[in-house]
Amino acid sequence: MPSPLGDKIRARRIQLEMSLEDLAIATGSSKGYLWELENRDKANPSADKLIKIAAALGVTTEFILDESPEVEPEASVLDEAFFRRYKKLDSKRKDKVQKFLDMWEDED
Amino acid sequence: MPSPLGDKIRARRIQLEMSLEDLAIATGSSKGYLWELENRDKANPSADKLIKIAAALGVTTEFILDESPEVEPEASVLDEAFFRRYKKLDSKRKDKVQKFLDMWEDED
DNA sequence: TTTTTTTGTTCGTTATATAGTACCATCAAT
DNA sequence: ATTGATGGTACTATATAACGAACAAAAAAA
Repeated sequence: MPSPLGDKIRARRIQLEMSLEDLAIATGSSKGYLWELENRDKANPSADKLIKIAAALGVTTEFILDESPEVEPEASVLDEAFFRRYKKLDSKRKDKVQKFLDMWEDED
Repeated sequence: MPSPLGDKIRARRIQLEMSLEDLAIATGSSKGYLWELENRDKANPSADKLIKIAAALGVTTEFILDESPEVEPEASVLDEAFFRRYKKLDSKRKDKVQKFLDMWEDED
């Protein structure tokens, strides 16, 4: 009896071709616990774990917490997650990223 | 030493003119615990509590969890402009950009 | 003022989130 | 076939989220 929260974590993890151990390392958790989150019906992680898992999976915490069982994060959700990371970059790195966009937009 | 999470909860609660007990009732928690969330420096509520508190306060969980300091408006405008361009990229190029973020975030 | 009610604070206890270890299964390489 | 990785499952121990009840401040009523 997996929870929608667990289904989303597993689906996204597999989509990124990560093992439980990969995710455990990326999020500073034990893989045993991550397995429980994905497969046990009472999944109730702490804010701290939630934030780290969402970051490692490149999705928003909102997406993971949402009760509706859509396992495929719609593109907009992924974009928002990216944007939150982007905003934290220093300006030099932001410029680097923008250079890529300039280049790509010139291609077509 | 209140956490940003605690500050947001308290600010919003007072804005709605709710007492700790009001919020405790609305969210099915003890007011003692809610006080800890607002005033203790290590605030780490569970997903369950998070969802209920956000609902009672009429905000998103994302808002409560977001720890990033508010950015100055001038920069945010530029970021939004970038984001509009980013969203138009195909997924392969989006992945490429994200790889850079992965790398940079690992550096520090 | 004095009393009563409301709101906030503290703390010992309990429930449970999470780590840690060890156990199975699969598969690749020897 | 056997060994050694690798990924998943299960179980026990421990740290801590969360409660409940009592105490303190403040506010409001009297």
